[in-house]
Amino acid sequence: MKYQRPKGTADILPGQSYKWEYIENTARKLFSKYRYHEIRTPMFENFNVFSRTSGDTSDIVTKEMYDFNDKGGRHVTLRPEGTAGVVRAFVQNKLYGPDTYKPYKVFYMGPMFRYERPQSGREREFHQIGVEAFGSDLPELDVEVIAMALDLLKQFGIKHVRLALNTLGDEETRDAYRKALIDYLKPHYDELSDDSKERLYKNPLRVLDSKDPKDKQFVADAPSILDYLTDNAKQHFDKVTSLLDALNIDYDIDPSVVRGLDYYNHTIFEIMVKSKSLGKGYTTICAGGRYNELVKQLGGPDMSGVGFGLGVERLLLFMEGENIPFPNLHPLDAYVVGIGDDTDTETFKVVQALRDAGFSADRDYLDKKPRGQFKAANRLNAEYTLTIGGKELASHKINVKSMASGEEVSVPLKDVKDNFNEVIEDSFN
RNA sequence: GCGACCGUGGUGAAGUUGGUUAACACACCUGAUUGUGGAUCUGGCAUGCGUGGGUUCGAGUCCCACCGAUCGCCCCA
Repeated sequence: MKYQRPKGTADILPGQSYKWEYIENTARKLFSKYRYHEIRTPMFENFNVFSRTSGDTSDIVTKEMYDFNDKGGRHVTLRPEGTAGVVRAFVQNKLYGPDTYKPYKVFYMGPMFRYERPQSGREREFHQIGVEAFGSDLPELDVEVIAMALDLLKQFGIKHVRLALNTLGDEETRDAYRKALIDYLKPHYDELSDDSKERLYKNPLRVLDSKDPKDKQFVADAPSILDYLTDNAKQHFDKVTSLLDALNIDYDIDPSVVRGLDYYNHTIFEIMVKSKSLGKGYTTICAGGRYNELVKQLGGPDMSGVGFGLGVERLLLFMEGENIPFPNLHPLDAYVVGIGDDTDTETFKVVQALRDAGFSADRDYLDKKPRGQFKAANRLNAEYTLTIGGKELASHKINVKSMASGEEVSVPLKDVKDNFNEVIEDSFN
């Protein structure tokens, strides 16, 4: 093979792209109901946009970024996630100003890039659908975002999910907890995994979601951040949980949920599903939380945000694994068969008239014989096959055949062009 | 970054200790049926076995490198 697509990328072909279209359409419709509007930001940003916000020690920044110097010597990065770029745009365009209504609610969908080894549910170019809402510190907004994420999965026909919830509290909480965690883990330093040894001082919270059995034995009895919440942080979190209760949304409070990006605080959550298609155990397909420092970090005012990101490839893998059906968005209403060269023009006119009237219609472009044209109609799953031959042409008629029943009627050509719906109604219902 | 496994037509694949014409099936095209689909039968359909080297009289089969797929770990959506 001479040319192959780059490692970790995918060609999404028509046999698959209709599913993407369905997912994107469904998401758009839902976001509209919650009054979130689309924002489109560049696929690449200055390196600093991500390195500053995601955390200099995070794996995403240190080893997974597609960064390079452009011809002008600018250090740029293909975006590894959606939030930082949106926040940058929010700040640069002064959307925090009084001209915009708060909370300022946006959504995005598009490709993200991470230099990793591809495997199930993970590509180097992958896609996320996400939302961000700025300008409200109230826990009510956290709940809206969580409820909307769950609503979205519900729209896709996904029944059983696990909502894992945690809080990182405010700065004071985090400092106190960080200290407590280090104090707890320090005596076991030699017994920790190499990764965790390194993380202990840089970012001890990450030790909590280690899957290494060596670490897990200590994590189980580690102090819980919930015991270190300041009054404010606790109040915020309690409000979130009580609102979730009021909305009949099930959740598990899971202190091991810490998130891979450093900009979160207060509420964080992951929505997980269990499926053989995504390996054993639960896999996170959607995750998010509140970030109160990010806007300020990128040069904006002290304004908070909350959002989530949904992995489209993982969602798709899960839905396919669970045999959740995707609607056929592009059925073929009519295939027009022309018999004999002199019908060619009229055939084209009928096809265009039907398209003009809002039907999907197609015809032969390979000079096939009638039999071949019917085979094509059958293969394309046409609902109706219309036939024009010499006889029909002379009498200004056309044959209309229902492919499902095999029933065929002869009707005036004009009727088909002017009101195909009525022809179908009268002939087949 | 580490590990495992794999790479033959449009697809699913066979290919025996390396041996000369790369099975079989599906799909597709064609004809039986010069104006009618989903059934049956006719005939057709890989100048090449991911790419590049090497070993050999001879390589799809052995060796090396590279590229890519799949699946773990790490990490993450």
